[in-house]
Formats: sequence, C-alpha cells, structure tokens
Amino acid sequence: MSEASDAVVERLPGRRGQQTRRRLLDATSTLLEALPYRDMKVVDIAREAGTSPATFYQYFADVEEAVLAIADEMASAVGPLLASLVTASDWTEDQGWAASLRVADGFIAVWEAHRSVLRVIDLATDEGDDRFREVRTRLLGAPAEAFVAVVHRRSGAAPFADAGVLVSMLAHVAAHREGLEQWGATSAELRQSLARVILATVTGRAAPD
Amino acid sequence: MSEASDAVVERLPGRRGQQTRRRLLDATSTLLEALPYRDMKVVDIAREAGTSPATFYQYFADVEEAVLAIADEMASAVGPLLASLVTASDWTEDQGWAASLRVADGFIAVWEAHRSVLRVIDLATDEGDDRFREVRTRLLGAPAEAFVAVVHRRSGAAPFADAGVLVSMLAHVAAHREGLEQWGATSAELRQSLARVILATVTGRAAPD
Amino acid sequence: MSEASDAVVERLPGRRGQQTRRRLLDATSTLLEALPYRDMKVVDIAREAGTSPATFYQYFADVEEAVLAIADEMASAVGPLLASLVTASDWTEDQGWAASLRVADGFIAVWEAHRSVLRVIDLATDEGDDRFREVRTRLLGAPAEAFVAVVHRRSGAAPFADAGVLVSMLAHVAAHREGLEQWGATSAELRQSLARVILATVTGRAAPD
Amino acid sequence: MSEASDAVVERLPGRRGQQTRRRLLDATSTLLEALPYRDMKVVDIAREAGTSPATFYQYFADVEEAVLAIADEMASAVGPLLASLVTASDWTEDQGWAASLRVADGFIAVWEAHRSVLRVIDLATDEGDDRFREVRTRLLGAPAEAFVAVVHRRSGAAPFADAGVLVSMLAHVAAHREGLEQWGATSAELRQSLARVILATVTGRAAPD
DNA sequence: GATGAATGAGGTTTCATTCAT
DNA sequence: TATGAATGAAACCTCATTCAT
Repeated sequence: MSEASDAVVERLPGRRGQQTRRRLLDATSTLLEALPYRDMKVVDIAREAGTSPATFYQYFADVEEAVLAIADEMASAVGPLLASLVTASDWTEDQGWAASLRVADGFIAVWEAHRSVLRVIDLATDEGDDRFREVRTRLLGAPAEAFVAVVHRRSGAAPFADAGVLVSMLAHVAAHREGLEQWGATSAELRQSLARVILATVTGRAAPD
Repeated sequence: MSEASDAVVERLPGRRGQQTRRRLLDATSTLLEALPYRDMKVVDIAREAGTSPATFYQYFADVEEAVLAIADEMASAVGPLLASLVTASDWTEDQGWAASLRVADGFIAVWEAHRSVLRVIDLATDEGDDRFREVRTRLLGAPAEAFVAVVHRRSGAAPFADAGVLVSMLAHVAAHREGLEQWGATSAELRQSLARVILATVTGRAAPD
Repeated sequence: MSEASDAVVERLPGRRGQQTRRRLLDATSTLLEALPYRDMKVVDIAREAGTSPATFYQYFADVEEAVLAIADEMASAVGPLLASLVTASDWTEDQGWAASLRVADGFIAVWEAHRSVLRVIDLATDEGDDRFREVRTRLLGAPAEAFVAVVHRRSGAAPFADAGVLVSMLAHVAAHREGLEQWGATSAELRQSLARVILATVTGRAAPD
Repeated sequence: MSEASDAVVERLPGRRGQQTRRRLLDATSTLLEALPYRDMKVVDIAREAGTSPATFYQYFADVEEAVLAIADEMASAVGPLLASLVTASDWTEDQGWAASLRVADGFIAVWEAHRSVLRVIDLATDEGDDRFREVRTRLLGAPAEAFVAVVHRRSGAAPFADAGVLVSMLAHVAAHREGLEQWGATSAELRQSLARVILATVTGRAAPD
C-alpha cells in the first residue's frame, strides 16, 4: 500500500529511518536530563533508544551532533517566542508593569521547560564551540533585538548594552532560580525584582507600589 | 630533643613536596585556560608541570580535586573583595552613582582575571557537584549578602531577591562581556547599564544624566 | 515470520560470539597450566586467544570470571563422576577392595586431568571467594555425600566426619601425588594406601593381603 | 652510655635495625591474616610497621622474602614438634589409641595457630616456588619421617606411601576443619575419624569401641 | 536499515623501586 | 638508619568506531 506514495517522499531516510532518528533524539534528550553532557556515551544513547551504537552512527557523526539537533529544534521554537513576549507587549503607561512581569515569567517558564539543553548550549558555547554559539545567538538574539527596538524609545538609553544586560540577567536568574530560592528569595519576589529592572530599563519608570 | 618541634611540622609534605604541588596547580591553571575542563587529562597536567602522572596522584586524587583547589584559593581571595566593593561604599545621595560604577567595574575586572576558573565553577555546580557548589556559594554569597545589607534600607525592597538578581546579572554580564561587545554594546555602555540597574535596585534612585 | 523463533534465541550471543567466548576460555585454560593464577593478565589471555583485550571484556568482567566459568564447567562434569564411583560400587564382602581401588584411582585420574583448575578453586576458596567456594562445594560435596550414604551402614561410624576425612585425604593426596612420589612413595603403593583407608573407613574391614 | 658495649655486638644490622626488621615481620604476619597473600603491598606492610617502603627494602628484597622468613621461623619450631608427637608416643597395645588422638589434636592445634602462613606455604609451593617447597618439606617431612619409622613395624605396610597419606590427610583436614564442621561433622567426630585412620595405618589395629 | 562483534587507541591508576637527604 | 619524593612500567578498562552480515 505504500509503494506508490513512497516514491514521492522517499528521498532522505524513509519513514522507518525517520522513526529511528527520532528515537535516538528522544533518548539523547532523556539522558541529557540525567547526565552531565560529557558523560553521555554513544552506547548509552543507543541502549536508551533500543538500538545499537552502529545504528546511531547512521544518523549522527557523534553525540554532539545529536545534541546540537535537539538544541536547534528548541531554539527555533523558543527564540521567536521570547521575542514576541517583548515585541507584542504594550510598554506605555500603565501597561508596562504587566508587560514586564510577562517577560519575566516567560523566561522563567522557558528555562523550566528546557533546563538541560539550555545548560549544554551555554557550556558548549563557553568552551568555544561555534555551532552551539550560533544556536545560542539565535535563541537569545531574538529577545535581545526585541528589547533593542523598544528600549530605543527611552531617552539616554544605550540600547544594545541595556538589552544585553536585560537578557543576561533574565537568562541567568531563570537558570539559577532554584539556587536563589534556596538562598532566601521567594519565587514571587524574584519575578518582581526582575520585572522592576525590566520596567526601569525599558521605560525609565519605577514599578507601581 | 626533636620530638616536640617535629610533632608540629612533620605531618605536612616538606618544602620540596609543596613546590611540586604548586607546580601541578599552576599547570592545571594554565591548561584550564586552553582546554575545556572535561578534556584535561592527568597526563597533560603532569607534562605541563614537568613531572609524571604518578607524581600527580601523590597530591591529588583526580583532576577535579586539583581544579577544586584552585577554585578554592580564588574564591577565598575574590569573595571578600567583591563584598567589600558593596559594603565599603557610600550609597547615599550623590555618592551612589560612583559606588555603582565601582561595583560594576569590580565584577568585570574579576571575571577578566579569572574567567576560566569561574567558568568551571559554574559548569561543575550546574552538573550537580556539591564541592564546587560550596565554592560558588562562598564566592557569590559574599557580595550577595553585602547587597542584602544595603538594599534593606530601600522601601518596598525584597532584599534577597533583589540582591540575587543583581549578583546574577553582574556575574553573567561579566562572564559574557566579550560576546555582548561583539553583538554591539560597547564596554563603556555596559558598565553604565549595569550601574544604572545597581543604583536603581539598591537606592531606588535613577542615574544622573 | 521470525518473531516467534527469534524470541527464543535472540538474547544469547550468536554463533560467532560463542566461538570467541570458547576461544577465550580455552586460552584461559591453557595459561592456567603455565602460570600462577594471580599472574594471568587479560592481555595474555587475549593474545593466546588471538584477540584483543577489548574483546575479552565483552565476554568477561575480569580474569576471575573466566576462570570461574572453567571451574564451573569442570565441576559439573566431575562432581557427579566422583560421586558415582562411590555410589555405583558394591561395598559388600569381597567386592569392597576393588571398589576402594576404583575410588582411589578415580580421584587420582581426575586430579591428573584438571590439576590447574582444581588448584585455583582451592586457592580462591581459601582466600574467601564465595563463588569459588560454591563450585568447590558442588565438586567435593558430591562424592562426600555419596560416602555419607554408604558409611552409614558401618556400626560406630560418624558419617559426616568419616566422609569428610576421606574426601580431604583423597583430594590432597591426589593433588600432591607427584611430591609424594619424589619423596619415596610409589604410585602403586599410594593407591593401595588410599584404598586401605577407604575400605577400613567405609566397611570397617581390613584389606586382603 | 652505649658506645662501649656497642662495639662488641655491632656486626650485622645493629639493635635498632633488628627492631625495625622485627616490626616489619610482625606487620607482615598481621597482614597475612587479613589479606590474600598476593594482595599484600610493600606500602601496606611499611605503613602497618610504622615505617616507609624505602625502609622495607633495606631488609627484604620483596614481600615474598619477608613472608618466607616468617614461614621459615614457623617451620623450624613446628616441624620438630609434629615429629615428636609421633616419635615420642607409645604405639603398642592400649596406648595406641591415645597416641593417635594426640597426633590428630596436635595437627589441628598447629593449623589453628598458624593458618595463614601455612596457607601461603601451600600456595607458593603449588605455584612452583622452590624456596617455599623447601620450607614445606622441612615442616611436613619431619612428621612424615617419624611415621615412616613407626609404620615400618607393621606387616604389609608401604611405609612411605602410608606416611605420606597420613600426613596429607592430617594437613588437609586440619586446614579445612572449619568447612567440614559447617558441612556437618563435629569437632569431636573429626578427631576421632582421624585417629581411627592413624591407628589403623600405623598399627593395623581398629579403634576401641 | 539494522546490528552483532571486534578492536585501536588512549587515559587512568597502581606499585615496586630508587635516590638524595 | 630512615624516609620523603619521584617515577618507569604495566595493567586496567572503556569507548568510539568500523565491518560484515
């Protein structure tokens, strides 16, 4: 029943192959949450995916390539999302505070959902891997540029520096939320502290009492 | 006749041993700047230090232990320094802006000087290593608590959250200064953006024009 | 079409793997006869088997595991054999002496054929290895219990002690036959001395002149 | 205060050296009871003796040499003792049974007291070490020759074979007494079973009821 | 497409052993 | 005499990676 239709789609690995590839990526994701990136062995991924190492090599050149694929998927979905939080908001007058909170919440939620991949992207970038740097740029560049656009309106602003500082802060706080809470900050306070900095930086105004 | 004096010194490695240990630590430091942490092999450290792997194992159980020693030394020196930047400043009136700039500069300078160790501390902590987490806490906890003390005076503040957000921001921006500059922010703008957030968070006041 | 049959066989290593495993076991056996157990290196076994150390580790966790497999095979074959020498004999009247000689000869022959494995079993057991103790128990327990059964008939017997003493004696003399002969006992005399003790212990009767 | 007297005794390692040597031998003995022979490291012995490895090498070429020294001391004391049990006994008539029991008890007691050294002697001999074989011969040869002398009187005896079998049996049962008891034989039964064999072999007579 | 099997290559780690003090 | 310190040499063991099926 599939012979005919196959002929059309068949370039690149066929459906079975695609499934295997998917299983491998999912296995990689799963392990990423349990293990330090550098401890992930091809054997483990293969076992987790229910295949053999040899099969892994039919789809990826090495572990990094698989992880990169995951990171890439994530960045493509998340970058625009983060940007839209900034862009789609109304930063004038009394809407600004709500917008700031929304942005803070958005970053926190994204890091909550993708902590392990995000960590690897940071790590690999810091270690000088350019493929990951590119992903990171796509991911954080999106909201950063969105900030540039809106900050621009504030007088006395240095748009790139301000936007960069905001995104750095948001990313780092979101990544270490748990630690900060253990240290003494509550979840509610954190989002407010973030929002306060966002609002002040974007609009120059202080938060409402 | 020697019993008494011996008892005091005898347990520690003698001078020669101390020198070797030092050489190994220095070699570790050096390599840390050139290589991803996880790629550092005992063999390499030993060679760099001009000894053999066997000798390395007389002083450290593994690479991590050597790196930890370095991180520890650094944290002991740098933590108090960062704290003093905050504590020793006058945050009242027209001195606040200068204080904010000094803090921003301080963080940037510290990261400039110890980038590679700081990176490893982050990485290892993120991967769940508790010994590094302890170091990290000593390092960032010092300025964080200093911020808590001064932020406390501001009305409507959430001292722990505010302090945590500040330190996160400073650490992350300092760590990624280079990237931010390549992206479009100048060095001068970055310190001003940081200082603006610091001043607003600590005192509630805006920066002077 | 293959689901059903696969399920049965699939878990075990295929024929090729079985062959390799066999080659490794044979190599282990061979070396066991030439080297002290503790001096057997994985490298040597692998070389003797015509493979690499890495291959060895696909089949055994360490040298001990390979040796244990050999010991196990041997014990499964030899234990019942020794037991049958005792059980299948007629110990009444004039058949007893022939039976005793047969048992003595059996032990000597078994030790002749498996000297090196038997030595390792003893050594490892003495050093407290429980897996080898279990093998040893299977091996010597079989004839020992056979003796218990027949000794039982003798009046004034202490079946377990008598059987234990007999098996100990047989195992030790068989293991050191060569040394005893160098010292002055002939092969023919030894089997007779053993047989004399066996007959007396099992039946209470003395050997015929 | 010691200058004068020293001059007389000083050849060979002086008193201090002798003490150190003794400490090393004692440490070796101690470890021998806790560890498989092949796992004894020079470092461990040195630490146990409260010195350094370098010191060990001033007295022994390797671990084996130290163990050999211990084995040698033991054999010199124990060999004659075992022989005297046989030689000094009265094997005639009604004294024979008591003599047999005394011999059995003697072997058991000796193995109880020196189990670990005796085990090493066996092991090393089996592995072909001639220095240990020599010790073993001194140790077991003594009682064996004593048996030869007394067995000689029995008609139809094969003195060397009989003696060899007796000593083998005694040594092996004594060495594995614990195992045999766990298996079901009581201590009291074992000495009687042994004595029965001894008496029958030496005198041709059966034990009294 | 999938995978059992094999292995080169390389880092880890442990010790026995030797000096210089 | 005693010993801190250093190290050569060996095994260990693990993986990434490749074929042949």
